[in-house]
Amino acid sequence: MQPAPQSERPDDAAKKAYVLDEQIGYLLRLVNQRHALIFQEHTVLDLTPTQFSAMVRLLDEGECSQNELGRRTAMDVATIKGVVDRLRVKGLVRLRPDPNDRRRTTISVPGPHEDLRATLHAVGRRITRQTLKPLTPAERRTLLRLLAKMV
Amino acid sequence: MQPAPQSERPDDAAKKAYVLDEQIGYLLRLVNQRHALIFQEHTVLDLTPTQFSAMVRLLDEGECSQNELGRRTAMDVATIKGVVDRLRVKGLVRLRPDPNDRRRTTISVPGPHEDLRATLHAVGRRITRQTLKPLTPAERRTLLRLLAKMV
DNA sequence: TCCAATTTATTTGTATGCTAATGGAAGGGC
DNA sequence: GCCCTTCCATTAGCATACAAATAAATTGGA
Repeated sequence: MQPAPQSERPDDAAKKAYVLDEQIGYLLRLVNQRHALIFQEHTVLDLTPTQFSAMVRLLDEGECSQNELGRRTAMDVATIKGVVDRLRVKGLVRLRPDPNDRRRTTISVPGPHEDLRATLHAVGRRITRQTLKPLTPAERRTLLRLLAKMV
Repeated sequence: MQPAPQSERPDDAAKKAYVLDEQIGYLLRLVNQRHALIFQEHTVLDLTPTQFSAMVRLLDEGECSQNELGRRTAMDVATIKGVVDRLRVKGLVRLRPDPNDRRRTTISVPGPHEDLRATLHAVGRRITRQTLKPLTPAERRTLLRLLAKMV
């Protein structure tokens, strides 16, 4: 009965319609969902994305305190604690008190690192490649550049 | 003491180094974190991003069953249930059994819609604008286009 | 040296977000 | 008309993620 409501609103010439599917936050959630699926298909040692990030940081940059690892991986202190706990249960990290600072717990990866490091890098490359598959090589570079600009 | 290890690896000419900060999954998490902060600063009615999406879908497309609302907002059945529960507690949605299908619960927004809808659209625009602020207008269009291509 | 501010780790509470399992209801094909 | 499949909603369990509060240890400045 009524005509389309937007034709009655005075701001129509100035504003485009608000379409949820075109909002950055909504799109980020959807792209994240797809990435999480791909990650799960390709991961090793049952690592989740955050666990994977923590392991890569430890292998690439060496052992550190729990809070420092949180900063290296952009995780809250409460979040990194849970991640480290689950890695410890899996036997992938070792915790020991810092002799120089009794507040700190040093997190390290036991055993030889090179094979594990190479494996994680290879898996990470595969996950990134699969996630970026819908884009052309030029688009991939553009997307990563623009995302990095927004952090 | 050892030379840089990458100079010993045979695949160095073919592969670039794996840098966590340049991986799509890691970047998506960081950008999401920033967006979540901005969202929290600007939101109304204490709506979270998913609650906001559900409300916008209901206001833009009308009432529907709980599972249907989940599909409209790309949420799992378990996730949309939690979201609807919290919206119900806030009094923002009403639940009633579907007389034609006893499996279904119809979710609707009580009261007049136009003001609430206009408010949510305005808030959503503000959040999107603030999130995309580091980019030029052309870059914003590009980013949204590439993200949409990846869903 | 001593006190205030900072840092570290932990805990609690809330909110996604997924898988998997369950039970009830509806629908389609025979 | 019956059965098999599908659909709907709920529940339990696991893993992020953040805020806020706490307690212990360290540090820096007066």
